[in-house]
Amino acid sequence: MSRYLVTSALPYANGPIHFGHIAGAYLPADVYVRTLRMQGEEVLYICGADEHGTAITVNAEAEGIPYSEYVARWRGVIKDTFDRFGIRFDVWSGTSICPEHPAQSQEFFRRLEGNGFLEQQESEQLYCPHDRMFLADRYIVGTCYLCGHDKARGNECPACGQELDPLRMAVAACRICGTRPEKRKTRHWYLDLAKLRDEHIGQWFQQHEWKPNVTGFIGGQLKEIGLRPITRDMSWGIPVPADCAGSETGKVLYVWFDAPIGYISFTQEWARMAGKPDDWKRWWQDPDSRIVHFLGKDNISFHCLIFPSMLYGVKQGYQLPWAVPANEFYNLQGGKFSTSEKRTIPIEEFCARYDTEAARFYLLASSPESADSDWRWEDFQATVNAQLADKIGNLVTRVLRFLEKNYEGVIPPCDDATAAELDRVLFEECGTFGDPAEFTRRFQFRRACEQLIQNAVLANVFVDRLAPWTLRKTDPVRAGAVLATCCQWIALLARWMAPFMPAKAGSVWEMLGNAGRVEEAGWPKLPVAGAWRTLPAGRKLGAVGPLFAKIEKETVAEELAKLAPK
RNA sequence: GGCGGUGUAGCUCAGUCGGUAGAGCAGCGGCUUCAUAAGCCGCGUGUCGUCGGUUCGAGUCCGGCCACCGCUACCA
Repeated sequence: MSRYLVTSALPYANGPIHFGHIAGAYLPADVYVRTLRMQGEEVLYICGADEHGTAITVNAEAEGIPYSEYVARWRGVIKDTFDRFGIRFDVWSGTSICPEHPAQSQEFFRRLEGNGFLEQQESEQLYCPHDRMFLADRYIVGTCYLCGHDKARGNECPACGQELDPLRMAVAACRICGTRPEKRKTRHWYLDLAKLRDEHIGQWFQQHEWKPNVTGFIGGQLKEIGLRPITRDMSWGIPVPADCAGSETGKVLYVWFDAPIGYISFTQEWARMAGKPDDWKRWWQDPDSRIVHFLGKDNISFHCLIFPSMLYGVKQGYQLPWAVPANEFYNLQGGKFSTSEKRTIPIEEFCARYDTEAARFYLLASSPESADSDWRWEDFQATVNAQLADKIGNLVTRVLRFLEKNYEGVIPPCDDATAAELDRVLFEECGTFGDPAEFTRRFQFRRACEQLIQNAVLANVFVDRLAPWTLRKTDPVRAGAVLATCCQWIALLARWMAPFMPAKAGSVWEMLGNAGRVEEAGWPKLPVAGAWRTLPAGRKLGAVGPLFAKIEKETVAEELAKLAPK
């Protein structure tokens, strides 16, 4: 048994999250965590909001509210979305509210400096006298000195696609207020990534096994990597520790630097709340811990290169990531999700109209594991109707309703000889089945979904072969044994379903008359003939009802119409 | 420009160590009626983007090219 520390990329508290985020970094992690838990592993699932940075201050000021209020609102909205979709963290915090976070971030800065991995350098940057801040490149508009386009961003020209140096732009303005910025000198700290690479991280990266999209991406970056600034002139953030700052004032840690440290400080917060404040060390510094970071491809370099460099650089025995299941991007109907352009699926509206558990399944079944993929309404409909409702839902109702009508809603007995015979049919003649967790553990969620459905199909084949509706007329006891066998299989199915669709699995579990929660039944061993039945004969079934509502063609058409460009 | 990803049956995608191409959905045909008009069975020759190379043999390795998508670091 290992110990798994699972994280999902910290969502930036600057807006709502959409299905792309859920499919990429959160839902797979939730399913992974639930599966490992049912298998008896020790697991901790950490997340929280990323709450510093310029974008937040600019937007909060535009709204005229305090930064803390602004981030609190989005922290709440985002958490609400997770709750609605059944994504459950052991701790949900935020980088601006976690009590442990400032000290922990400063500790990293201090140790990195002490170990010689930081450098100070002076540079010229553009400063807006009106907004009284240094401007990030993206907050500068000006004329591209390469092609003459007059609305070029400081970092890149949208017209010619070239990278730009904002200091060279002849005509430049602050994108926030329009004022012409001035050049000012400022001093900052930089993380020496090349040194960290040469000392350990380069070798570590090459020895580690990664998904193909990770290997290719980082391989190139490793060669070019150099100094990366980790401080910034602003007030919203974690201050550079006083004992390191010297004469410098008004410097905070760059948001990308403090954000991943949040994984650690949130773990410390969790440990304190759990009444064992030192327990976080076991999760982060014990070689038996396996750290798993779920994220989208935009975060690959941070989690495979920069954060590992930081973890190594402090030299405090931190474990480096064990696995980084990085997903590609998830799009909407062939185009990007875009809240501002209303190319999105509003979460609240969606939840009022559709089944979030069905959405979980579809998001997993279409997840962007090896390439960008899409939410397509027609596919959502097909998956819900043909796979969930017809294959799983219908299996449950066809068996349980039969028992209600003809066997007084009680699981009939099945003697050992009959059980042995039926097992032979089930395991040898009805097709293949498998353990979805085998795929989940390898981060292959699409395949795990397929396996789940395949396991339900097996039971449908079994029912068809034995045809209890015919058998009942000549041999009702044997027909009962067939149906009892189906119930046993459905009980397995409920447990297999639990990580993917926890509420639906719970419903099935109750329909079978089980007390307690399905998660607590644990993950089933792969069934083998003669040793897999768990339900007692004579068990009274619960109320039987449809599991999944089908989605009408007209509904799909309406949704597609909403996305059509106006 | 640089880097990365993808390009396989109508659609969505699998193809581990190179050995005569697979699944699901849709479609067509049949069986069945317990069930949410559900279930089961049968039917798949597609230049594996393109050109060339390595090899006895390549979708699977190497190189050129084309198409689509993404990233390009002070953005979080």
